[in-house]
Amino acid sequence: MRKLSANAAREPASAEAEAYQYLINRIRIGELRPGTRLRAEEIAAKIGMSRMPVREAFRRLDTEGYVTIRPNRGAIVTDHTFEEIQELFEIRSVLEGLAVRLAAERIGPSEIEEMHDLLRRMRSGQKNADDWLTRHWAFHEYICRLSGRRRLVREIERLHGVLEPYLRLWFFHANRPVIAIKDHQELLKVIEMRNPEKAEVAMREHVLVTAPQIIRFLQRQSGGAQS
Amino acid sequence: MRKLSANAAREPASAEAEAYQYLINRIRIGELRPGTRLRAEEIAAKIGMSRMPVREAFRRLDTEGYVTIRPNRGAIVTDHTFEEIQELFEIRSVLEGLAVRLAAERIGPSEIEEMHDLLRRMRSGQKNADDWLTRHWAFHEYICRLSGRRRLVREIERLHGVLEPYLRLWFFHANRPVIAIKDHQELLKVIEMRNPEKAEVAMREHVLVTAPQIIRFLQRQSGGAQS
DNA sequence: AGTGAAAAACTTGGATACTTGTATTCAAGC
DNA sequence: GCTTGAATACAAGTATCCAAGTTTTTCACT
Repeated sequence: MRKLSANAAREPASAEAEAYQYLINRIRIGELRPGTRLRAEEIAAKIGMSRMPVREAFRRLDTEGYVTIRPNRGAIVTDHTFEEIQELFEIRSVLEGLAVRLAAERIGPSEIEEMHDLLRRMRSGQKNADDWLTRHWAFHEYICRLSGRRRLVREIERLHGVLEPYLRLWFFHANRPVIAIKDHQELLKVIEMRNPEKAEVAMREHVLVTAPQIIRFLQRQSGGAQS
Repeated sequence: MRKLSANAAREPASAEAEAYQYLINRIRIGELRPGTRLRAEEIAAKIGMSRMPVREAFRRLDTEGYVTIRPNRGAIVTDHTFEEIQELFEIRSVLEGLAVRLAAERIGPSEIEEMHDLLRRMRSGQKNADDWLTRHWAFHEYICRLSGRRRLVREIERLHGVLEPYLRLWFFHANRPVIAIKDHQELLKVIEMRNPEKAEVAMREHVLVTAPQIIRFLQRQSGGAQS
């Protein structure tokens, strides 16, 4: 019965994996805000398992940066300082820079066509923040994957995931897509040139331009106090 | 009684932390070789605790790249493919590049003096591989810290830790220090110029030169088969 | 009424018990 | 003699239980 439903909605391999997915989804979509306390027992009850796998999920989320475990005082959704957010953008910028540099050497006409396609889809999904973020990430992810570096993609994905809640808050509030589309078009124009160095520089700048804007926004949000 | 012994040999905050330290130390010094099976119960017995905290340590080590958890089949010390090792060097090169770029803007005469000091200590510890690796990392770590970016330093530290066993194998076998010292001297000469862009380029190259050498060495070791 | 200590209530961390899945062994068939 | 399959042994995953630490409440005293 179990094995026969291979085409059904994939059920998680383990309870720990289920808890991990449950939590990471809710953190990334912003349902669990930074600073929220995570009581293992409560979550375990909600998804029908014991505390143990939830705790293990906490541990993984902690090392990935989504959650902060305070010894003997439980876990909270990580509330990053502005400095940390700045750093995360800086790190992402060099890693995505590396990814395009490697990608630029490998792309052909079909890959360029696909990138244009993803950009078009981005443009058409300007209505709500969720759609836009999904398509925006699809564009970036596609480019990163072209580098052919699995590990690198994984690291970038992780960083992006941690930043996503903040990006979402910003997009939801400021509705930036129009200008952002232009920025991506220019980026793509450089990538098309297939010049690794130029592509790298362009990507770095592209990733970094949003950082100060988001941080300023978050600072205003919190009244200038700590994030 | 517990709180009073603050100056005594720091005992780990939790059993999980102890298990983590125990494992990471043994992996990094090469006592636990890639591919070694890690039985939770066995390790738990050895350091006097139950399986649970050990399992949690596995989880953390897995996301950090030291250990690989295979569902229902236990944990092993990660046996990285050559491609992964290449990637790890590439990632480290851009991150350390970012670190020196930021550091170059902040250093003064005293920091430069300290770097020369660390380099001198490196030179004097050429006898055994352990010492050399420790001092080599001290040099790199000092530069990274000058960037003033905590998170960045943490990520670089992690990558370095994962690569350390392979670096150790290589050093132990090939005894490269003499040429490596020269390479570091040249790197330092560029950093002294306090030109962020040049420092970044130099560091990137510096980190990347060792990658193909180590990989070729590992390939010979394993008879050209997979790592 | 406000402050502070003590205790109760709650939460986390760790150990043990139990269930489920994987590896090994041995026998039967090809 | 090698492959295949069932039985058994073993290890991993999860649940429950107990101990230790933290937060909150209560109550006495200033």
